[in-house]
Amino acid sequence: MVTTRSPARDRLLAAANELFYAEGVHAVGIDRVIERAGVAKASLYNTFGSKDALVGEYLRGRQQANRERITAAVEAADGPRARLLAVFDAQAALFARPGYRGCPFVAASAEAEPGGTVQKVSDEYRAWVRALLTELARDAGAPDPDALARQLYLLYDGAAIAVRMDRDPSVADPVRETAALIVDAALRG
Amino acid sequence: MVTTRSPARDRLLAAANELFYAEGVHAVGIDRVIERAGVAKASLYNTFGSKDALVGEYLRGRQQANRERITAAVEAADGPRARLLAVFDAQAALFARPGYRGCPFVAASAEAEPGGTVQKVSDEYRAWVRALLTELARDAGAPDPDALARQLYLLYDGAAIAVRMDRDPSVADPVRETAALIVDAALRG
DNA sequence: GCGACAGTAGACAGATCTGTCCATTGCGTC
DNA sequence: GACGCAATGGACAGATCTGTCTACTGTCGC
Repeated sequence: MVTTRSPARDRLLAAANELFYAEGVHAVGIDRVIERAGVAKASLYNTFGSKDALVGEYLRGRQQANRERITAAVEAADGPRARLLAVFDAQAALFARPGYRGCPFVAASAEAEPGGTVQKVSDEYRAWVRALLTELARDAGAPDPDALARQLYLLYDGAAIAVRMDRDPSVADPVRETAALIVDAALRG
Repeated sequence: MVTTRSPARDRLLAAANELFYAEGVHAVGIDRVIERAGVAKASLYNTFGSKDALVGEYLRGRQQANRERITAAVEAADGPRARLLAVFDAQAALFARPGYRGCPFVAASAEAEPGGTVQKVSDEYRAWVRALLTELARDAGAPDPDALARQLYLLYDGAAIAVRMDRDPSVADPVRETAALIVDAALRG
């Protein structure tokens, strides 16, 4: 066994990633997913066990990709202030991608029941972002890193919603300006 | 006819308002709505014609209520700067209500198909809020009222999402602080 | 009393969804 | 060539959802 890497699983995840994100978790049935993946229904249930588990893996994949994207942007930035703002640069780059439709966790949560898999994975991601912002705020010398992180997170959320609801990715520029304004006000005071 | 005011219609709207908001449009079936309203299924279809139309009326009611709440807060405020910030006071008051679960338009849009009734009503509401913020920004003497309105709208959206996703209404305070920061920076420059 | 009418209760049709099951097929390993 | 195993294709069960339709009932103006 040279790690066959089960292409069925990969194709299912790719199909779920595209369809669930573009049309919503509820609106896309299992049949659509397996058709797009070119896979039998039994393969889906053998691999993941349930639709809910597939949704969870889809969101975990999104989370992982987002973390890597943001981390890379932060590490590429020079200096503590730039590292803090790099989170918004990463977000702006995301907005510019064709087919971006807002935060997948917000979208999935709107359809999910409280306490379920979706909420769990979403909470994980949100806690990670917030902890990262807090850490970067502390590194930048903010007097109250928690408060600054919270303000920046409001902006981060607002940007994702604006893109989704208004279907207008041009919001990225005001976002970065506002982020800089908030950061500089916190570092000054 | 002394305007019987068809109580069936009112009870249906009240039931839809509670259930759709608390659990989501997709998750709540027609049967749940008519059961809560204490009304026959035929009454629903005679009155509204379809579930989609009922959802539209539910959102229109939310829109109307929000407009009135915000308008009242703005009119009660003294001076142009306070009027601009009053929008966020109204939002904070909303957050403090028990059972608040974030913006109903964001929630409904996440489940709806593009171009449908939900998107239409949501777009109406968002355009109204943005126009209001722009007008208030102009009255306050902002050099670029559009830009200030856009920044404030980012904050407004972020606050609604944070409350929904983190289930934490205490975000209202940072929101108001940040709003004041943004407004003062714009009026100063 | 009576007709008009709004509303009720619930069966029913038709679609769609998740999840199960089974017989079959293709492929790599010995 | 034979075996094991993952994957296939599709029928099927069972639930649920929207929307229709019929027969019945209570009320109000005349």
